[in-house]
Amino acid sequence: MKGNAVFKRSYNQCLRQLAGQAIGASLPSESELAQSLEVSRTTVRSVFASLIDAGIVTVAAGGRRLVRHPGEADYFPDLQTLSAGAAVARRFMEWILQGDFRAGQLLNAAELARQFGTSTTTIREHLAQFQHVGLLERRPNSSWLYKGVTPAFATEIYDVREMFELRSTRSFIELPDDSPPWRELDVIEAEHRALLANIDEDYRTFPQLDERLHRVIHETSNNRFIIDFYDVISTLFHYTYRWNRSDEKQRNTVALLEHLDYIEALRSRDPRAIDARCRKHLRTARATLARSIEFGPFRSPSSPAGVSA
Amino acid sequence: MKGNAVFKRSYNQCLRQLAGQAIGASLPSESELAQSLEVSRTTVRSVFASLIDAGIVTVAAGGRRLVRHPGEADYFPDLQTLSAGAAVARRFMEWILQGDFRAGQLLNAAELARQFGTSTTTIREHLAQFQHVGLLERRPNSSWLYKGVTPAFATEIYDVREMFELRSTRSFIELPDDSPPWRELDVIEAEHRALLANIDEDYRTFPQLDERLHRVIHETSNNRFIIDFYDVISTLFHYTYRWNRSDEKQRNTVALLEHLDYIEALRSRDPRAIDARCRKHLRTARATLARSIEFGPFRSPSSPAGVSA
DNA sequence: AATCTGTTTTTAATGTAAAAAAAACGGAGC
DNA sequence: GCTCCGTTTTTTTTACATTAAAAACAGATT
Repeated sequence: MKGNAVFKRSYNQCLRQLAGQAIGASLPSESELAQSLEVSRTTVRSVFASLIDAGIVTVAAGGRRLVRHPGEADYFPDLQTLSAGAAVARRFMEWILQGDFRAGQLLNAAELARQFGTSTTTIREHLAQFQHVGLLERRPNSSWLYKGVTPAFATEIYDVREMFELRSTRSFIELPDDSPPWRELDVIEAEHRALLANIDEDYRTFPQLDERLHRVIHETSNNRFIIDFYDVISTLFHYTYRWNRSDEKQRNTVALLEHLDYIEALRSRDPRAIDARCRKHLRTARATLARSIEFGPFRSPSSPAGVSA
Repeated sequence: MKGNAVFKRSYNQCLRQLAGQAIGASLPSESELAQSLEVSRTTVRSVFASLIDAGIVTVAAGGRRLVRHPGEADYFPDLQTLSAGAAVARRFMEWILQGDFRAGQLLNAAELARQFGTSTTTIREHLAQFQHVGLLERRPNSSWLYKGVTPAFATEIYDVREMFELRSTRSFIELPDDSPPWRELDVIEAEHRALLANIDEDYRTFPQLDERLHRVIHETSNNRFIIDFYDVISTLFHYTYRWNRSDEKQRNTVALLEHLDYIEALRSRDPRAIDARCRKHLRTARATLARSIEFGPFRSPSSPAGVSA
């Protein structure tokens, strides 16, 4: 009735840790591991029990010891390490990504539950979050309306993003040079230069760096609404990034250079310069999203999913 | 298993309509009434059935006819006309209002379900919306954290509100004089003047007028995020308004005058003037909220509700 | 005293079932 | 053709049950 995703995720994490240990090494205590995995000791205990069952660990005098290194087959599939709720959110975004829904389409919970292999309760509870992302509208005693990733959506989200990011830079430049966010900015800048030097191989790692830069700026706003909104943006980009892979290396290089300019402006602490560079970068990013939308999702060859219209 | 709040609400609405009719008047058709009450014909049918049961209506040749006027006792209590979900949201806000929760307190679903007289499913689904309002934080596999209506909260919400409202005025002044929002503004202004003339008796109706003015402005932004955020503000104010009733008439009069200045600035279409008046008004409103928070909720004489800490 | 682990108690996650409401169907009357 | 209304089918809402995970408790060992 309740998935055991927490257990499976912890089990996998534990296997990864053991993979790096020597045979015979002794394992950490239950509470220690619970803390490092950020789960309860109850979960750690079931993980240990399973590890012993699988013959990976024995309990000898003086504690548990590693018997053999885990193989590929010992891990749980990644898909099972998501809670039912998280899985629903992911699959919903992936359906959008693949163009399985059309803007204006009505979605019904029972059908989605069947398609996603969960219960309507889970669907209802977790689809609600996409109301705040602006992708769904719920009408009482009726179905959900999918509003679509449309050009209007891009405009609205970017208008707010620009307001929020410009505002955040203001609090950012108020902070002293040795505050954690500025330290983080130093690191981020260094990673930008490293990535630029290796752009041919590593250009695909850009999105993570992008996320880190913008997040560190937004977080200095100390405003829960601004930070929550960045979470929305971040989720959205995580998924839409894959829509348009043309010129990926080229686009990432441009963005990297814009980031460096933007960082330079931040260091100057000159609001005018910051606004200019920030706006310029966001304009580029907005255009990229707009083109992705135009380009559209990878329409799957199969017909649109069996969801009533 | 499912409350019949829709039915009860419709039944009451129908009674109100009948109260104004003459005995013997014929009722509208099922589909007609369904449309005007914005419910399904299925619900209308059960309403009609109950009306006949209650002896308020008979079915004669040529349609249903009113037999007697409904009395007070015929109506369902207002409280029962809210869906379980809406009731949870309302009671939650009222508990906050009464100071039953302290900032930083952990809330647990089972306990709240008992207190509110519903199931945990309903609690979980509807408490989620207060995450978006910034009042709750949910930690996976654990309880909810009530973050409190604190001075920080007021600052954060007003910072965003100001950005959004200033931005919205820009789209507002782009619209032609005869567009619906400007027409609505004319009406709102007239009502302001009417209320000012009658301030001694009617000062309590100010919040509705406030809501209408700010909403018509926000809505011209055509931005779902801005409009959603105004919904949050609006909900919050609806409840916090009652925290501090001192100087109510005085404060409302000041706000009315500020509104009129603000409207005048909008008519001038001069961005500088608009910003000044808008900022001034929002500063006043912000200070009012800040004072309400300081003043605090009406601490109920009973101990804080039985929710685990 | 502090940490470790075995056991018990609570609580959150989530599937299932039943009632309410919506939607669809279909015939009758105009 | 169109509206009206009785019936049937779907779908949403919500309570409840069950399992996973967390938290609390308690004895043991260092």
